[in-house]
Amino acid sequence: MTIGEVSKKLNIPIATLRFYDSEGLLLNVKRDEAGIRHFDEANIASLRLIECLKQSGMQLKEIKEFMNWCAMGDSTLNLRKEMFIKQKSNIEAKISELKRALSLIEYKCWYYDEALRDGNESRVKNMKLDEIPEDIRAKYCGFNS
Amino acid sequence: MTIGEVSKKLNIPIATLRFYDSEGLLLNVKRDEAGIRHFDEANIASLRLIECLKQSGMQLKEIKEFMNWCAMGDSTLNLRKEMFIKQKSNIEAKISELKRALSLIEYKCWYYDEALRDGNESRVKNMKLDEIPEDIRAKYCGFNS
DNA sequence: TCTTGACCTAAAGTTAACTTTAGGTATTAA
DNA sequence: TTAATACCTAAAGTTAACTTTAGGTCAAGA
Repeated sequence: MTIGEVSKKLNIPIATLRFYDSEGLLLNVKRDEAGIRHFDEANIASLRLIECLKQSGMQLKEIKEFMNWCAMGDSTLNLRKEMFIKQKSNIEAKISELKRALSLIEYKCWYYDEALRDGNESRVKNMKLDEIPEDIRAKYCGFNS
Repeated sequence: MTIGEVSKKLNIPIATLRFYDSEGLLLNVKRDEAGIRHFDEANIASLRLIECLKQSGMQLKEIKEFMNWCAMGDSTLNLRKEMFIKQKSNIEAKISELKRALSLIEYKCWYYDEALRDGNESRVKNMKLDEIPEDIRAKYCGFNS
């Protein structure tokens, strides 16, 4: 596949693909006589993995280090495994942080619902904890502690 | 509370607190005669909210816009409610993307576990889909599609 | 033939969200 | 009295991850 085809398929800008290649995030991208890149299935799989690792908060330089380990062969299997184990717990932590954030947002949704019903904030703003419906209070307290 | 106390309590660098204040993310931070900031409970609540919104992917300029709405009173209640509703779905989307990423990472953990057991990648690398245990295959395919 | 489109490189520019620096005031501890 | 602390401002610097620019090659269609 050419760079334009990959760009369309994975929805990644061409400039970004070149940038990743130049940064060493892609192993073994073949070139023809004219110097034009031809991506194979392994390159596509790498790109999907890169997207996923990036999305889970990993930096490009760490991803590059991982790619270097891949190029070094079996002696780095353990390093690579450890990396994924660590990344797994990073993602799990991120998910639970987001769930906590979601609680507060849901409380805020309820808050503005009430305020809009009243036309102003005063009642809901001055509400005591025990006046707040139990399910909403749980969200709010879960966040504040 | 002084800026140093807030910094310790919320674990946010002093310079960052000053930066947020100067950017207009904090409403009504009081100053004494000497020009020293004194944060009240409402400021602390704003900071907690800022952390949460940031963490869920919102930019500082959007957060600032929200703070401006707050300062404008009841006429912006609806805008604020809509913002939280949108942010709620942003977080939900983020969580499901992370779950998808987690699937691939878990597949990779399994992959390197197998490879390490063998001492090399060849067997697991050449495995056909139907040779992969069903639970692992589900993770892998869920990602690739 | 000419121009349009897909590819290439090297290098400079951009953006967000801080972070650091340089220089200053005011209070407290020895 | 001096020296350490905690605060202040304005402005410059940093970092990651792109993105844009400028200039060039090559093949196909009108």
